[in-house]
Amino acid sequence: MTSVEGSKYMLKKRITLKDIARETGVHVSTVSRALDPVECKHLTEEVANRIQSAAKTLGYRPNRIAAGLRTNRTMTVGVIIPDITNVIFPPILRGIESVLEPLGYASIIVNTDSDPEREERLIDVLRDRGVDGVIHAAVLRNDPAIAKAADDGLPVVTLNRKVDGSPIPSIVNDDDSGICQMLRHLRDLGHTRIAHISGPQDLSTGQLRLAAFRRAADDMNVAVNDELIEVASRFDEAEGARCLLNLLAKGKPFTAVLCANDRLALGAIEALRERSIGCPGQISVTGFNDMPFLNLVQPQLTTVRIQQFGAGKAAAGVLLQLLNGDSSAPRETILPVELVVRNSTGSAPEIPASVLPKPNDPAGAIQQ
Amino acid sequence: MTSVEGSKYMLKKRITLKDIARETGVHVSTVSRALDPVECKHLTEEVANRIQSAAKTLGYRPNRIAAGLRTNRTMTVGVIIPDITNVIFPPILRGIESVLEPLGYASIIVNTDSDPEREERLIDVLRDRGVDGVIHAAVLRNDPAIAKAADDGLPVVTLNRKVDGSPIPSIVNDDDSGICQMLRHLRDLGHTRIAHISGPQDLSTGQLRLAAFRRAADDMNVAVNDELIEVASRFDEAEGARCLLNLLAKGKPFTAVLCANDRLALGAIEALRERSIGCPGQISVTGFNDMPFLNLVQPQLTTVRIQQFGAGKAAAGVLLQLLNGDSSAPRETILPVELVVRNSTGSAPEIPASVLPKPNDPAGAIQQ
DNA sequence: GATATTTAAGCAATCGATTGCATGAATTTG
DNA sequence: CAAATTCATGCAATCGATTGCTTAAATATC
Repeated sequence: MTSVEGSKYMLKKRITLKDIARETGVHVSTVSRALDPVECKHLTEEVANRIQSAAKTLGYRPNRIAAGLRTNRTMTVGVIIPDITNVIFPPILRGIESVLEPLGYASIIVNTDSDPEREERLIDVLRDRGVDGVIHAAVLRNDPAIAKAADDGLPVVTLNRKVDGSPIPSIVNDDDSGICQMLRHLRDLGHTRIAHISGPQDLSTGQLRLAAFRRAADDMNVAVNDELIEVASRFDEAEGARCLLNLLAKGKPFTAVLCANDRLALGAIEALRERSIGCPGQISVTGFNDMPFLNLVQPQLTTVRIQQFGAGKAAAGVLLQLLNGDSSAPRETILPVELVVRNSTGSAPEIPASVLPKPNDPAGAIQQ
Repeated sequence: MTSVEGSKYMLKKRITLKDIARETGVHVSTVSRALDPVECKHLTEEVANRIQSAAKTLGYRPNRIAAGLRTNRTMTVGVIIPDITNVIFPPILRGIESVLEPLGYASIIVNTDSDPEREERLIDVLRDRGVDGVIHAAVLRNDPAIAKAADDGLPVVTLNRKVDGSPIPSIVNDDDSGICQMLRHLRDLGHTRIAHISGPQDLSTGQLRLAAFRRAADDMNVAVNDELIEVASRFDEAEGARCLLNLLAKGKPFTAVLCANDRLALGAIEALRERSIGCPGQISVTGFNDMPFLNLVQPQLTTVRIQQFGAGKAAAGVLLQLLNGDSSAPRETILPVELVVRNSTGSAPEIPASVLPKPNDPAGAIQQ
């Protein structure tokens, strides 16, 4: 026994094609063919069987690194997301996996933290590793790095956002329809003064949903008052609360707040609770996304359910088409969304809460 | 222009060492050395600089696949988890990434869904891809597949559980101390009749925390009544609710329920709310893990905060030691936990709720 | 100043699988 | 039955980087 064999982490020798060739007395190329489901049809059945059973008994496992070097296909895709700890991404990843894993693909997931420099570096990391394609679920409205990679010929699919003026296929949820359905729901409950807490405008969903809100309100003849639109600087609870307090401070009456996502809505509800303003009694609040655990918080949030798993599946499907050189891959896939009515929305009250006297302002706000 | 060049997804030709060699008039091996921070010291400074700048201007990016084939190191690690959509895993992954990514490692994450067959297959997938090591955060108490892989010489670190009688290094949170601190907290509030909703006994955390509960109760002279222990068959809200109702149905008095994780606790609280039993007024409830968004549900859950990011970091650190052949890697790392007191726990009431008349049982339960 | 030593750079094998082409045997065809 | 065709298999180059060994030049030593 040599000292090397005694090393603690000495991997057991892997079986290679060469080993099988030696064992069966044929050439490695014949072994390679015998183990390829297509090529093996060109071999004598007896030889193919002999090789296959030898491979099995020896415990052969193909070395994908070696195959990848030769074929220039690694059977690996890169998945770029802002942050895996954001609850909307894990289901997307499972959706991607559900399509690609059965076909022998693995994915390398990287988190950009929405930092363009980091993203650029990570794209290089993925390319160094020879990924066959990339699914890009970042959120910034423009990112030159991925467009450049696509330009270089790397197959790319974007998820939840489009890159303007680029031929990169995209998968998006129908935000437009979701906002529209939600606004209709509120109007049907009698609300006419509807505020909006929008997401950051440098994020595609932030911008898209604000634009959708304006458009939907216009279509439905709901008056949009710019004073009733607050723009959050992050998609989180603290910003939701801050924006809601800003809305109240303006003294403009409103009976409902349509928020650009669930976390903003949860923050808004929290702020209402602290001010002892009833939800949905005095002000209705709505979210967007239908994130997990929403059923646990009171009041349960009325929201728009978007497809996460489904979006991942769709993105993987389109990427596969690109990988197979199928030029009929759709440029844009729009997934339907679903209104989920729970109990954070109710009929509009006669008198908007925002004009009632506030606890710390006995004179009350002046209604314009 | 040939037809091949016209193909839609023709990758731009990659720059290789050979290209740089041709450009600079040296041999590829010299180029290879010039670009290796250690080896380049053996070269004339002038030559090294010339090659390095040529590499930069040509936009050279090393092909890790080729390097991996030759060196048998892919700079890739496998991470095996039950399910990425379980909120405790994403922070662990970020913790792993925080250590490995700066060193040039990438990770391939696979979800087992706690299915041993799937796990076995996925371990093979990782090995086929030549991962340098594996971090195994599965939850089943015994899994032969990973032990076998470790036996074959693959560097493995387990996270959140130990494999009995195996030399595989493990990272665990101090469940024992967490349960103990929690029990002390309840006792300090005056609780003496404390129920336990345990997790599934085929999962390591389920078993560990139940054992810890018995031991802690023993140490603290809190009487443990087996009738006040319910074993959930899954770690979810529905099971938490079911177990709590079972406890109530037994008619044994108790004023607090220590649950083996947050989701069981949330389910228990939900069940109490439906029965109009006050929490913490009549029954205190505690969780374990401190998952995200707990601050949004009322009452806010008293729980034990475990390190997730930290556990990932620690696991990656130990794996690195293994990869570098450092034999001083700790066999076991136990991370400290922290009691987080919120408002689902309060002083023990005089009369346990479980012996008060139930709404649907006016006669009341008989106290034994 | 001749030999020994250090140093820089080139040579070529190697990792394991794939694949176009060559070869020789078996089969078909005229 | 000879020529043509088909077919199964072998041969060898290839993918791109790494690395032990060799060579040749430069420097040091006696």
